Amino acid sequence: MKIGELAKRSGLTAYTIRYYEQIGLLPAPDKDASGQRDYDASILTWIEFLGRLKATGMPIREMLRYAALREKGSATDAERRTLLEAHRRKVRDHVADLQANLLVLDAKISGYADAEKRIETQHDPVKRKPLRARRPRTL
Amino acid sequence: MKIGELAKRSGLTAYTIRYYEQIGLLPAPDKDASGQRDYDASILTWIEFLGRLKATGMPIREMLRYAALREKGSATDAERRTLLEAHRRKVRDHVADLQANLLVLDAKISGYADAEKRIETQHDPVKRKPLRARRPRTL
DNA sequence: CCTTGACTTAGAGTGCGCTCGAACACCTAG
DNA sequence: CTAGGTGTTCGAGCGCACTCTAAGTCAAGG
Repeated sequence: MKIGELAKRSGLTAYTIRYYEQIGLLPAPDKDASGQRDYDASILTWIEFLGRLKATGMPIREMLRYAALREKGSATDAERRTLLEAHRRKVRDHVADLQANLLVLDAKISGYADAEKRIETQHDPVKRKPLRARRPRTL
Repeated sequence: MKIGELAKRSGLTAYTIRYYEQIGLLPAPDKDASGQRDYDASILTWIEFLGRLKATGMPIREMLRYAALREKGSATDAERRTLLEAHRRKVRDHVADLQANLLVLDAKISGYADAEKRIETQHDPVKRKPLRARRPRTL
């Protein structure tokens, strides 16, 4: 498969694929007679995994370390596992942090909701502003 | 309080505080006779809230929209609430995504653990096709 | 008085992760 | 034969969020 198709199938752009190859995140594929990259479908699995590392906030430098270990073969399995476990810990911590902040956000939003309610019922309870009628303004 | 103390108390650097003021994220404080910023302690509450927005991945541009609404007073409460609700939805989605990826990560780590076990118990290890050597660009 | 250290400004530099421009090569359809 | 589309390389540029430099001001302590 050529780079354009891999781009479509992987969700990366051709630019990004070449960039990843350049930095060593993707293995250099075989080239055809006219020098064009010819990818094996199996690369998609690796790209998908990289996507998960990225989605969980792993910086490229660390993915690179993982990629380098992977290229050295199964002798590095233990080290790779350690790396992933460390990453997992960070992700879990991050999730916990996000959840804590969500609670504060909930409280803040409730505060706005309460204030709104007070205003609605304060002077003119009959003529309520319908909650669904509001639209955000263009900024 | 001067900028140095605010930096210590808020956890931001003085550079960042000036930068935030410059872009409109922090209100311009009063200046003393010699032109130095004189902060009210109440700014800490705002900085802390900004920190939560940042920690939950809100880009500065959006914080700026919130800050602008805040400066306009309580007439913008409904809009601010809408903004925060939209953000909360994004954060929740992101957390769900992270958790899904954590499950995959768990599976991957278990895979390494299993492989390790197989080797330890002297069963045939998975034979991998060696990956080709390549020259990564230094990052 | 003089030094030290915290402050001021405008603007330049950094690190990350892409993203694109330029100029050229190659294949396929009309 | 030629135009269009896809590919190639190298290096520059971009958007974000800071981070720091340079050159200067100012107040307090020794």
